[in-house]
Amino acid sequence: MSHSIPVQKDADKQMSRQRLLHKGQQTKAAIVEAALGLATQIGLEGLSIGALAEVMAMSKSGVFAHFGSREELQISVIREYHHRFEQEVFFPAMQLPRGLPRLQALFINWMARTSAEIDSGCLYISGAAEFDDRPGPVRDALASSVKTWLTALHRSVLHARDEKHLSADTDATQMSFEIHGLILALHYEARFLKSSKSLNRAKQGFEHILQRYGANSLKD
Amino acid sequence: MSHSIPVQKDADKQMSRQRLLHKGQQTKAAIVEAALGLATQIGLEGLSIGALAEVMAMSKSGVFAHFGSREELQISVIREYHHRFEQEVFFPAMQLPRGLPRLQALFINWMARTSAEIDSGCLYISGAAEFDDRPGPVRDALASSVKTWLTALHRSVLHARDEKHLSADTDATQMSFEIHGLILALHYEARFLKSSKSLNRAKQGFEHILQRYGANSLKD
DNA sequence: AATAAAATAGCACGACCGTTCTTTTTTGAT
DNA sequence: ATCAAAAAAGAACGGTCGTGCTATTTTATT
Repeated sequence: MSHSIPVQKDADKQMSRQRLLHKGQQTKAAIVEAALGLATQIGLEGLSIGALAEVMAMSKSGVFAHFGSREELQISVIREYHHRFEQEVFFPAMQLPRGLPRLQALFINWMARTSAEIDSGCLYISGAAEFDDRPGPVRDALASSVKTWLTALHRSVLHARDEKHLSADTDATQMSFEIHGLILALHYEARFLKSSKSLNRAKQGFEHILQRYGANSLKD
Repeated sequence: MSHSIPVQKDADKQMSRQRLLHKGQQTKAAIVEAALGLATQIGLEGLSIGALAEVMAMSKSGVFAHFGSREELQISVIREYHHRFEQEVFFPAMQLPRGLPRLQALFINWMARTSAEIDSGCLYISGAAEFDDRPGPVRDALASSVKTWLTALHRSVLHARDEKHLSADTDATQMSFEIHGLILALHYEARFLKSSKSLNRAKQGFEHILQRYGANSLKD
C-alpha cells in the first residue's frame, strides 16, 4: 500500500537530502575538528563528550546525536586524522619523482608533522599505546589507518630500490622498520622528554640509514 | 608539656614499628604488584582503585588507605616498574665487562623485556604517551625513571667508545637515540600491529648500528 | 507563510570515579 | 588475656561519564 508511490517520492527525498544535510554535516565537521584537537592532547580514550560539548558551546546530547556513540566519534576522529595525514605528508611527497626524492620527502614531511605535533600529539602513536590490547572497532580503524600509511612508506622504499637509488639487496621491510623507529624516537624524546635536539637526531639517523642502504654510499 | 617524655616513647615506637608495619607493607606490596599488572594492560590512567580492589578482593577504602591518593598509587607503580626494570635489564648487564659486551647485553635484555611485554605493555612507553602533556608528579616520576635508564644506556655507549670497541668519533647521544628508536619500533609493531617478525628486525637494526659505529666494521 | 524534517537542547538514568568519614576487625606487643 | 595501634570495611559525598528519552528550535523546501 505504501509501496505504490514512493518511487518518485524517494527521488525527491534524495535530491532534497543533498542540501538539507548541509548544516548538519557542517557542524559535524566542526565537532570532529574540535574532537581531533582534544584527542591529540589528551588521547582518544580521554576524549569525553562532555568536554567536547563545552568546547563547542553545545549541549552534550546535541554533540552526541551526530555520532550515536562514543566509539563512532572516536572513529570519525581517526578518519579525520588519516585525511590530514594524507594531505600533509603523503600527497605532497607523491608530487616528486619515484625513488629517493619521494622517499626523502615522505620522511621529511612525516618528521615535520611529528615535530609540529610536539605540542599536540600524534594520534597514531598515542592511539597505539592506548589501544594496543583493547580490541574493538576503534582499534581496528586505527590499525588499518596506520597500516595504510606504513604500506605506502614500504612501497616507496621498493620504488627507490627499483630505481637503483638503493642497493639491490635492500630489505625494504627492514629499512621501513628502522625509519619508523626514528620517528618514534623523535616523538618520544621531543614530546615526552622535552629534548630539543631530537629533530636533528632523527635527520642524522635517516642519513645513516640512507648510507647503509644507499647504492652510492660505498659502491661509487 | 607533651614534649617532655616522648624521647623514650619515640624509641619504643620506632622499634615496634619495624614489626608492626609488617602486615601493612606486605599487603601494600601485593597491591602494588596487582596495580602494576593492571597498569601495564590498561595504562596508568586507566588504573582505577575500584578495579584494583576487586582484583585484590578488598574494599576500595582498604586499598585507598595504603596510598592516600590515586597519584601516590600511580607513583608507587612507577617505582615498582623501575625496580623490576633495574633487576631484569640493568643489573644483569652490569655483570659483563665494560664496552661492547655490556652494551650488547643491555640491548638484548631491553629487547627481551619489551617483547616479553608484548602481552603486558611497557609502562615507559604507554606512560609517555599518556603523560606527555599532562604535568604533575606522576609525569615527573615517570620521566625521571626513564631518564635514569636512558642515561645508563648513554654511559654504556661512552664506555664502549672508551674501550675502543666503537670508533673514536662516535656520537654517543646519536647512537643512543637510534637504539631507542629500535626498541620503540619493536614495541609498536609487535604490540599494536601484531607483527611477529619485529624481534628479528630490531636485532638486525642493532647490528646495523653496531656496524655503523663499530671501530672494526670498516677500519679492520 | 506553512510545513515537515533535521538539528539541538533539556533532563534523567545508572554506573563508576576518587575521596572522606566512621566503624569494625585484625594485628602484635605486653 | 589485655589493649592500643594498625588495617580494613562500610557507607556516603559530589562529580563525570555515556546514553536514552522527550521537547524545542532551527533549517530548507514548497
